[in-house]
Amino acid sequence: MSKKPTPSDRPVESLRLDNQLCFALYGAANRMTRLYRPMLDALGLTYPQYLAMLVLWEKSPQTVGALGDALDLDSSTLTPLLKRLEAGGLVERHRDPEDERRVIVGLSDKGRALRDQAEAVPEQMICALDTPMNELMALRERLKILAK
Amino acid sequence: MSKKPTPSDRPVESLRLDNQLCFALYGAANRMTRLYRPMLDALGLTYPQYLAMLVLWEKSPQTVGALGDALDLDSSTLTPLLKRLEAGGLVERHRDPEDERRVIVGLSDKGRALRDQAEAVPEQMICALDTPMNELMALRERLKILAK
DNA sequence: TGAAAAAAGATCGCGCGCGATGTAATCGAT
DNA sequence: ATCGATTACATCGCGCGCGATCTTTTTTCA
Repeated sequence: MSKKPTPSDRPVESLRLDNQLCFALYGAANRMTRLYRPMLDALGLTYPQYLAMLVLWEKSPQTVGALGDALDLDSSTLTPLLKRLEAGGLVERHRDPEDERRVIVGLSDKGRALRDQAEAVPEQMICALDTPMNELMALRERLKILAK
Repeated sequence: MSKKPTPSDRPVESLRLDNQLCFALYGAANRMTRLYRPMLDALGLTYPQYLAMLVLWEKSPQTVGALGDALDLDSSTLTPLLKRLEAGGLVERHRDPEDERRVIVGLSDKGRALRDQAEAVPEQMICALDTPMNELMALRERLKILAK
């Protein structure tokens, strides 16, 4: 009765397979953050802060909620992040007089000015990734499929 | 000289484009973690802990360094994570007598037993993702391209 | 109109990721 | 054999993500 190939002895293919997709996504996201870091350090931004600034550079006064919808993050993540951006002088936060529950976040002059420097980032990233553009775009499209 | 369309007025297409890929990756990774959470809660694991267990279920005694290579994480992340797994009774950690610098991590009986429950996770995930299998595999392959 | 429900943020706690640094063990070249 | 370099983990600090909970304001509707 010894040496029977119980489930505990197999590699368990289902676990290995699943492994691949979540692994790949997890690893790719971590690596992306690491790739961005040196460039963003030069701007004084973290990766999530950069993403928030991207949203604000497209449309400047926005509520915390709207930013959260765009970034798929909730206030427990955004509020501290925005406070740090405010402490760095990049954004301004104040309650909406129309509805005191809302907080409106807008770019400061410094925040707007930072965009000029940020424009160099995408090209540097594409260069650092060293992957054909069409490959990157195909990947992006497939990732959107997961975007519940 | 007013109303000249300076860079500060354009949407800045390069920023928008870049936006898409890093956004997509960032969002997909976050959503994946959220999707796994309820299933992993039932196992008493976090998502990174689950990934570490996947590696250990494939090969049990391993050094911290080998786990780090597999997960692309360093000891500053892994050591605390492994200590938590140890506190939960899922793994055992001890110095390698052959080389006292190394720490060997192995599954406990409880850790090995957990694999039986974990085997249900991949199928649940595929179901929860509600995306064709070939789509998921294509995505996985493309993500590997980014794997430095 | 007045009380309950809903909405919008803020706060708290925990577990990552990771850069920077520290410590102990091993290796290497003299 | 010794001493400097390297290796393998550990520790620390900070900034997320997010579930849970709280506060304040607005909305709903009986």
